Amino acid sequence: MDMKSIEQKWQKKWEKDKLYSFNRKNADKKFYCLEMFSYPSASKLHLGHWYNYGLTDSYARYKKMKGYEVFEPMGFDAFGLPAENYAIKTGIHPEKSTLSNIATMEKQLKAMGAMFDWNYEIKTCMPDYYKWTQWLFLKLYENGLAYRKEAPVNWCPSCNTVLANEQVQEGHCERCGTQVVKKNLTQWFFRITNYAEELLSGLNNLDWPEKTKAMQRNWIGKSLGGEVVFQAENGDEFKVFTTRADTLFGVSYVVLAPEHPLVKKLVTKDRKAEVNKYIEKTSKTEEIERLSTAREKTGVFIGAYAINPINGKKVPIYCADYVLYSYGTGAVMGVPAHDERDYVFAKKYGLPINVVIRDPSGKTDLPFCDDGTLINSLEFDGMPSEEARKAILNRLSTLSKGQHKINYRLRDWLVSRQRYWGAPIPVIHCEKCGAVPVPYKDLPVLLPKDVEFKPDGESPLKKCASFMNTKCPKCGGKAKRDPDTLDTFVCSSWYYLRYPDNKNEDMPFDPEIINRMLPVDKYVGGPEHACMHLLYARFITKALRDMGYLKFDEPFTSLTHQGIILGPDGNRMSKSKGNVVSPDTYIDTYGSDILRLYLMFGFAYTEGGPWDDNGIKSIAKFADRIERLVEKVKTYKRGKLPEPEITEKELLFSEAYAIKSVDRDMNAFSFNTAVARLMELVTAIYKYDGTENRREEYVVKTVETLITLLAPCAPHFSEELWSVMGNKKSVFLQEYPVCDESALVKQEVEIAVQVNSKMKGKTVVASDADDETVKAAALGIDPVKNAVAGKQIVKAIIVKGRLVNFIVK
RNA sequence: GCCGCUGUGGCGAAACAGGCAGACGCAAGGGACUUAAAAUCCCUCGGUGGAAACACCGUACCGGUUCAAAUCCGGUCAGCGGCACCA
Repeated sequence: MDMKSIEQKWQKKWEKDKLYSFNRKNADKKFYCLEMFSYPSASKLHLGHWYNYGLTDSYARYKKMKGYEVFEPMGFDAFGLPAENYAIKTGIHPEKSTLSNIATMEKQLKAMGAMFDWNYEIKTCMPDYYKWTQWLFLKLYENGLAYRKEAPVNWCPSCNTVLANEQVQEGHCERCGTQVVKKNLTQWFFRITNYAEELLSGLNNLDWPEKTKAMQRNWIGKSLGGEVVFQAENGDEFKVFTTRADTLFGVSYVVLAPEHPLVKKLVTKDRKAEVNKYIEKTSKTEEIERLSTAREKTGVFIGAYAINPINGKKVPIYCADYVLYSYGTGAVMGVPAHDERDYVFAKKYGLPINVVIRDPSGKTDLPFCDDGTLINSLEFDGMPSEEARKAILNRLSTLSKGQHKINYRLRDWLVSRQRYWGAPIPVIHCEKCGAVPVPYKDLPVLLPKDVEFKPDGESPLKKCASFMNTKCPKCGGKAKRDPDTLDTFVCSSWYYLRYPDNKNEDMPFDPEIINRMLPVDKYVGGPEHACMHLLYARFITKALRDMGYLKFDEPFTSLTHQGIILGPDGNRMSKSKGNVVSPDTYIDTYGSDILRLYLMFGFAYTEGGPWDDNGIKSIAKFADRIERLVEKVKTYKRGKLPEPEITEKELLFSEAYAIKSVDRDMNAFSFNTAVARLMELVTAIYKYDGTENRREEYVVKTVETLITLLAPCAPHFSEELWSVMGNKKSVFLQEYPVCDESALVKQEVEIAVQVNSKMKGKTVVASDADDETVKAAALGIDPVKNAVAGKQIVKAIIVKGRLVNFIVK
């Protein structure tokens, strides 16, 4: 079969017949199947796209045939750095390259033969989309969820922009790999931390991979503890956060982070020079070296002392860079006997080591960091750690010197970017009125096109006077626009809400429509977004829910991560490694359906693995085998089926088994086994067709079942076969075959026979045979006879239809 | 260091609920058809021993529960991914 021409033929026909158009009227039967939209890149679709989009499309087609009104949209995450960097290199405007890349990708995606309904396409870089991204920003601002503050932020000196915590990987920029430095900047943040608890607890009810949920839990990083108030001699108070209040009697010093404002206030005159030197040094070393956990702990005594509220003891105050200002209270208590870092620190600076927890195993090695029993802790002596944590915090609480406290590792989401190719932040800065949000009626704040975007550490927009200079919406005076653009993750945090109502000019989406269309029923994409996109999207959904726009709590009910197709050498495909495999040659040789089928059959979907084309030929052969069958069978007699004989019963069993298995496997993204079952069905049909008295009606019936089951996996090919069989309507309008359970009931079953739990052989019995009959049959075979000879059967375990196990002595 | 996942033939992988390990394929070997090749069809294919019937071993490793473990429990090792001075 000429795959190329049938692909084109059916794609045209499908488009003409609007076969895959989504009909919102049927939203009560909707199935929202979403693949993470793609970044428009200049290079052609690679195997990964095929694996993600092609196979998920097969899943969507399967759902369609199961009677759902499937919504499978596609769009482009079109803002972002690569287009801008490309522009810097070549001088080609990002809009131009992006739109042309999108055009190319659209063409290729269409050639894949997926069901995408392009009427619902979105491109995040278009004003009709980013207008609503800006709307989202303003709504968050209005509801206290967007705010501006000066803070030490992650700065990538190569990309010349700040990065969110999530975009920093092992201290390096996730985009370009450059070492990230700290910089103090005034930036916009989204208050994702408001939702920390719900983002955490909501995970429990999601049908998501455990791994991804664990990563989010980890990232949110809830820790139960307490705050303890220490008072300096001058009366200033500061809090420390601890999860080990039970060790409070063991405190021998406290530490403030170098950035902590009290450091400068409390430092004594004689220590000032040294402390300042230390602060300066750490702010520099931080930039270079603060990653290594093995790094030696350093710190400096600031000359002042603080009072431990539980026992009134005076302890020295240190300043040390192993305490992070951004976590907890930016201050910790030092308990060298029961914390590894504190132990190392105390040894180095000769601080006392007070043991206050006894190791239940009797050992006296230090530091001892597990729970134990309290000692040297006055009236708390003898308490187990867990109880003591509560008791001590309760005591502090009555003294107003502390309280129970929950801390999260999650930080607010920094969304300002000093880059050009993004959605402008819709805020105007007025000398009189401060930061003023752009009125809704003035949206979108258009991204100017004629801009010098060479990076120099400042936002490119800052140099565009026509953009920057504006009037304050409040007082009408001269004012400047915010020169930054939004993190592209803001664009992608809500796109799934726009798809079903993508042409709405009055609202980002009509809540009436969106509440019927969402949540997404199946979301498919890579696991690399676990702590970024997937977390942000959940946050935005919850925020919009609380503003009254949405009636659901989670955007993505069920999530599947596709595996990654590696290069033949087992490494991730990359141009630099020279191991990139293009799908094109396979499509030219075999056709897109064969490539799709091979990707289904050759890998476990969520695992992926190294590419190896050894088996693709066999898939082509498999298709030929089906084609030959159809060519032969198309003229066969059809119509009412004669009463089935034993051979027909076997055939019907194979058919029912295939239907049941393929149905279950497709639903579970277990494509490899689904294809295996189809292969078995083909073999069974061939076998039946080769029997002497085979009846044509049965062959036709099962071949049609086969084509229907195959259709989601090889859409063009199946459509062609379906029409060769003489059918006028599309196979995708065909109902999915229903398994006839009665055909699965066999007259006879083969059961395994064991003696003392060792396999001895097999025997065939009537499936409704009683236990005695089964035993007798099992004892009839030779290996069993031998094994049982001369021994006494103590017991026989019978699992109906499966096995019998004789226990002998 | 912490969290999560994975570990099954020469290879990709299956095993749905503790019940016949290796479905379905690839590769390999043998055969049929053919002047020959391709295509197609059939057979063998975890290991060891054996001519064979058959026996023993086998799901990373050690141990446990059970009539029965790839599957459940405890421990160890290896690989992958994530987090990492988070107090």
